[in-house]
Parts: sequence; C-alpha cells; structure tokens
Amino acid sequence: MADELNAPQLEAVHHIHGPLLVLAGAGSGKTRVITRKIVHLIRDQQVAPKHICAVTFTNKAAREMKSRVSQSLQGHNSRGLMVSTFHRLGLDILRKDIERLGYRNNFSVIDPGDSLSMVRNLLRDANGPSDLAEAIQARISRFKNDGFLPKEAQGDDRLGEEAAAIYKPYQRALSACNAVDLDDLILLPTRLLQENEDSRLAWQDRIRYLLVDEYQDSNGAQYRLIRNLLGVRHNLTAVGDDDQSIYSWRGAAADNLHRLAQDYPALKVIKLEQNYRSTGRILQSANAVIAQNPHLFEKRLWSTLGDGHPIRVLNCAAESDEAEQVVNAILRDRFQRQGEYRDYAILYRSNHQSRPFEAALRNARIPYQISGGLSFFERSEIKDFLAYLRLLSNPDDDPAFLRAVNTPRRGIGSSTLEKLGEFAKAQNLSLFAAVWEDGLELPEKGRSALRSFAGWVNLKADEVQKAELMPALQSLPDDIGYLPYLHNEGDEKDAARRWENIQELLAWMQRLQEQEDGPQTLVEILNRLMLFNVLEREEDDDRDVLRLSTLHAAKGLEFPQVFLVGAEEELLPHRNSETPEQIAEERRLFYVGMTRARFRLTLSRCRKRRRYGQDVNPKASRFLQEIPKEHLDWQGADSEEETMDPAVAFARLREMLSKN
DNA sequence: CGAACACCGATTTTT
DNA sequence: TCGGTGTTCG
Repeated sequence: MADELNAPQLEAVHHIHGPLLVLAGAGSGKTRVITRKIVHLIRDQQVAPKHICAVTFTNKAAREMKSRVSQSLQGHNSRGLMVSTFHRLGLDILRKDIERLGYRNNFSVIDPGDSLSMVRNLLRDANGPSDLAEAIQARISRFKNDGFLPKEAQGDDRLGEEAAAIYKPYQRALSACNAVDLDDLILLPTRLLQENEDSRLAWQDRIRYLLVDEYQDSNGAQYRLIRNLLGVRHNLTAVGDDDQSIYSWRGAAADNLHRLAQDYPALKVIKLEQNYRSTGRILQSANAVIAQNPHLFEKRLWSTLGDGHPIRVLNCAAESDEAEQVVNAILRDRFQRQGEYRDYAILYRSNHQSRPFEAALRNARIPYQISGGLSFFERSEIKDFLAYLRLLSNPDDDPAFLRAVNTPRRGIGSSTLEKLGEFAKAQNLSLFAAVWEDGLELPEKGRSALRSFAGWVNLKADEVQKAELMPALQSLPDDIGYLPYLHNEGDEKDAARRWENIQELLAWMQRLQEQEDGPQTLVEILNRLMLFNVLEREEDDDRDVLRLSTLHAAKGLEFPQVFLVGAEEELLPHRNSETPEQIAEERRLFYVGMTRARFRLTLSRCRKRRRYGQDVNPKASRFLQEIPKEHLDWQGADSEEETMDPAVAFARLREMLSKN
C-alpha cells in the first residue's frame, strides 16, 4: 500500500475542527487515517499529545494503533497520548473519581462469569427463573448498553420484566462488593460526568480531540459517554462503516452514525471508497450483495487492482465433502504457488462448522489456528489466581472470596458458606467482613477455618501493600499450595501446563510493571489485567498457520485467499434471523466475509448436512444469488436450482453496465 | 464432596 | 446428536 493518502483520506486528516464522520468502506485504509491524523495533530498542529484520545473496541486495535503512531512520530514525544479501548477509558475515568458514586477506589472489575453467578443467586433468592440466568444477565447487560440506570429500566416482555426487576438488586450486590462489571465501565463514567460538573469539565479539557474507530460498533451508552466527553468543542472524528455493523445483537447501534448527523448539524461526512485490499470482481460482487440492504449513505467500493479471479463456488455433497474440497483446493494452490498456510482463511457463520474442517486439516497435516475457544483469562487456573489478586486488593469482592476460599480446599463446606452468606446479607456486609462479626452463628470448626483464611488474606494484603509487590505476588501460588492442588486435580502434564500459565501471567505482570509509566500498585495492575482476554505472545502473530474463524472474529482481518463456507439458507442467513433487520445484519456478515479476501474468494455450500442428528437438504444462500452471475465460477454445479431467471440476469447486467 | 444420570437446547461474544 | 448443566445419591 502506498504511503501517500488519497484525496478523501487527506481531507479527513486535515479536518480537525468540529465533528467529522468518516464512512470508511472495507479495506479503505481507515486505521491509516486515524493514525495519520494523530500524527498530524501532534507534529503539524502542535497539539499536546495528552489532549488527544483515540478509542478502539479491542485491545489489539489499540495496541496496533499505538505502535503505528509512535513509529510515524519518529522522535516526537507522544507522552500522554491516550489510545485505549472504550472500557479502558471508562476505567481511567472511574479510577480518578469513583468515590463520588459511592464506591471505594480499590474497586474490582468482576468477570462475566462472576456476574452470571450473582444474577443466578439473586434469582434464586427472589424465586425467579434461575435457569434463565444467562438470558436475564444478557438483558441487564443490554439495559446498561442502552444507557439505562436501574430505575429507568423497563421490560417489554416476561424476560425483560424479570431482568428489570433483578437489575436493581444486582447493582446493589455489586456495589456491596465494591465491584463493577464490564458494562459499568461505560455506564458509570457517563453518570459520573453527568452528575459532576467539575469532573466533566476536567475531562472535556483533557480530551480536546477525540477519535473513535469502528464507530458503527458503539452502543447507546458509549454514544452518551462520547457526548459527555466532547463538551462544546465537538472535535470528534468518528470512523466507521455501517455495512460492517455485525454486533447489533450486543447493543451496537449503527444508528449512532445517523444520530451524529442530527445531534451535530455541523457534521462533516467524508466517504472512503477506494479499496486497497481486494480485486475488482470481489468488490463488485460484495457491492452487489450489500446493495440489497437499505442505506442512508450510499457507498461503492472500487479498486485499481484489476478484475482478478471470478468468485469460485464449491457445490458440495455434504460437510465432510465440503471440508475435503476446501482442504484439497488449499493444498493444490499452496503447492502451485509455493505459498504459505497463513495466506488462507476458512470463515464460517457458527463455531460448530469448524469441526469437519479441523478433521480434514489434521488429516492433511496443515497447521491451523482457530478463533474462539477458551481465552487465556477464562482458564480456571488464571481465574483462580486472579480471584486471589482481587481479594487481596478488595477483600469485599464476594465472587473472588467464594472462588478463593475453597481453591484449594480448606475444609469450608457449603453449609458454612451458606450461613455466612445469609448472615452477610442480613447485616449488609461483604462475606469477608461478616467473618469477623460476633453475631455469626457457626460450628466452631467452620468459624475457625473461615477466620484463619480471612486472617491470611489480611496478612497477605498487608505484605502486598508494604513489601515489594512482585515478590509478594510471586510467592502467592506457593503460599496457597497451588501446585499440590493442581497435581491433585488432574494428570501430571495438565498440572504442569497450568502451573506454566500462572508463571507466564506473573512474568507478564512483571514486564507490565517495568514499563515506563506502567501500573505500579496491585489495584493498577489488576484493573489492567481484567480488561485483557488474551496474553500477548510474540510468536502468535508470525506463525505460518491457516486461520479458521467465525465471520464475526474475522472482522478487521484480511487474507490473500478466503474460503467462506456453508453459504446456505438457515446457516447464513442463520435460521433465527427472521426480521428484515436481522436478515440485513446477516447480509452484512456475508459482506464482511467476502471483503476479507484480497485476490481469491471461494464460497461453498452443501446439498446435504446433518443437523441435530437429522439429515437436511439446505438451499443455497440467498446471498449467493445476489452475486452477479458473471462473477461466479461454479464447480461441480447441479445448476437447475441456481439458474436465474433470464430477465433478472439481464436486469442485473444492465445495472452493472450503467454504473460504470 | 464427587460421580452418575437425566434433561434440555442448539448464533454470533470486541470488553 | 451431542454436550453442558443441574440434581441426586452414596
């Protein structure tokens, strides 16, 4: 990719006063625009880095952007520049002033698993449907994402009502633990800024230029946070693509793009339509598909990379055949080109579709990497360790207390914990605090076990605070006898691996602490840790492996060759998608998949598939039919089903021609 | 407290 | 069909 910016990109970089929306099509260099704009502000406009804040959705994106900025800055100091995720920004705001909301500043961020257990317990207490805890937790999360406080939340159906009813006690329980959940990291800062003028003004003065990446993924709460940060200056650069909005089910409101135009009449809109990634036929096909969705902003991607290959379609007999055909095509191609495995990606709608591909890849000895699965921070040993850290920094963190108190086992049974829990609730105390109360009635054995554990927590917390931090933490696994516990739990190899993971985490924390302006106290390290879900490993990025991924997880990536598999009705679009809006989102998913490909895109569909133990005969995806026929190259076609009405084909052709 | 069994439900999941 | 979850018993 040339280093020069094209005209609209330049315009976006130079528009620095007032609100700007950059509609950046797939592969149009949007990250480059943000990066260059930051550099422009610092180097050419002499803006102090600390007044610039760039917000992304993932840690990875933030990391990459940061490194690209400091690379381009060459020598110019970027100290104070904020490049972080929404959640990290929220955390920074809370860390300063959360006491104004009635929390103490050693608050914990609890993970989604803990939050689910809390919801489950509250439902049980309220005789609610505790088997629906997950759905209800999701609804509460949705309330928060839409920006509703407990008193404002209203359910519009049974589940919604249950969720609205449990939202209040849930929030109270969190606050009793001096803990916040992930959604609070957006919601609470907004509340804080709204209720405290001096905080608001301080942050508005600090952030004079706000840049938001992947803006289409922002939700209602994030929109409000942005508004509160902008103040009167309105120096917002929002970069996004409504055609790549695939997270609306999580509360993302692509509508935020349109709201901008209403809320900021001075909004300048710039479109980036030149695509630097894909060949012409891939783009024309993708354009044709996405054109079926309603649009407020019309966009048409083009490139100068030539027509390239037609879109190949593999018509397969069944899943196993699909996997075999795809893997064979990859083997053949790689042999011819002497290419690398990492040039290929297999993308699918849902995780279970990976199975046959994994089998076929293993068979062919092709190394692969798969998206999803247990992330580092979901592994039980890591959660155990983090629970201890949380407890040491905030003993009132009940979920952490519950996990740590019996990992490893300390002879504290469920009846003891139950009594402790009831007492704590009645007295409105945290579990840890309740341990020390005289009114707690317990058999002597249970009480002494609890007190000895809580006493140890006190001692260790003291050590962590007063002695040197890292050595105190490094001795923690030994202090609690974690290695013997691991050996007790599973086989030798498993235990060794888990132990390794803990050591790796410790090493990572050490590196983090040694960084310039890195976190120093336990609270700081912990708050940083909670917002990561993968430990960065250097090797990870440059291993030569094929990529298996869901369409969602592939957003933002690109590959020379993409195999978009399972292009069938019921699968893509997914069978649960019924409304036109849902179908439109499925279409965007398909579009995202197509536009990941640089020069070769292969689609596949099966005529037979096993679903829930039953054979079904899926139809080809409607999205397949939306691709102009002349770009498709059917392999092994049984074409009667796919043959298009000649009149429709002709109309398509005319439409294509008229657009050039 | 762990193992055995029955039952339900089955997309996507940046933080 | 399969696997995760929740219950029950020893």
